Amino acid sequence: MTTDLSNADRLRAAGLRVTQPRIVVMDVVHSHPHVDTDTVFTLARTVLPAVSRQAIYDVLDAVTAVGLMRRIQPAGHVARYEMRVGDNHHHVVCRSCGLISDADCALGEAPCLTPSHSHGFVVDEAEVTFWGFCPDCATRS
Amino acid sequence: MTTDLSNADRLRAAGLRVTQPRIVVMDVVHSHPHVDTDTVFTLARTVLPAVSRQAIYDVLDAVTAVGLMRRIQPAGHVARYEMRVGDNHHHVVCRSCGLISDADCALGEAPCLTPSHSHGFVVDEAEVTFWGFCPDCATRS
DNA sequence: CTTTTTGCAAATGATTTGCATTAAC
DNA sequence: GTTAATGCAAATCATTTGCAAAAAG
Repeated sequence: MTTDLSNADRLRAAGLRVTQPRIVVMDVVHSHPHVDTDTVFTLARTVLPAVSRQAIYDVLDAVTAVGLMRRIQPAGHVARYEMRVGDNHHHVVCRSCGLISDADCALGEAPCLTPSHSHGFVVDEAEVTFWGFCPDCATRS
Repeated sequence: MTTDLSNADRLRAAGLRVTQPRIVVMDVVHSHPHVDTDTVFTLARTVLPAVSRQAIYDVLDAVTAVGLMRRIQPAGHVARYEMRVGDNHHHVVCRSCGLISDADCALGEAPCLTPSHSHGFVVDEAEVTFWGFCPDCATRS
């Protein structure tokens, strides 16, 4: 469980200014895990009718840059965001609609964190994506 | 080792017509693993000055669709292609320049192939991406 | 008041689409 | 001869950029 800090506190702790758009965007992403940018925009507007699409992009970038949020961008789909929970969980992505679900890895420890041949690369993260079809799209096909 | 078929044979076997652009593109991708579309275009033009960029896109799509090639598109980077080798190898991607290297997984068997919670998804593939910096970009930073 | 964020508009850039022409089979 | 591939041009569309106005500290 993450410590129970307010979004404002989290922003301050990260050295970012506290603004309404940031608070609202963080709320939206927190209550709607794996939202895409457009949905964040729409939902944020229901609370803050004045926010611009660019403000949303800026907020998402800034908040992601300091690690308070995580950006997920499966190939061929738009970027989606989730509040960082710190654990190293992975994602199941629907090939058809792009829907994302969380997936804890079958193996307890972060598996295959080190590629056997890294070709001189300095590797700092292993990302696992499971591809398939979500219940809705699987039925429809 | 892949069986020693010509690209023309491979195309025919896949039920695709044999055309010069397809042969050339397959040659280029074979000799330059992990090329991006633009490079394929440039290299193909040195052999076939008349090919259009759209032909390249069409060829890559068609050849990828029948499984003769594999498309890799790391978040925030342009799509790259490699000839499918059949084995389930993964990739190391440079965050800075997008360079891709192959990586055999540390664990012999395809690891964490099944997410423990698939939320009703029909999963058919596990993709592992290692993120980091390539030798060049790591030095430069 | 100084610096960061936001808003607005226009630009970018990879990829797609529609349609006529050409080349495989 | 049919059908599938290509060429060409224009369209898409998420995201970025540049700059002026507004808000945070």
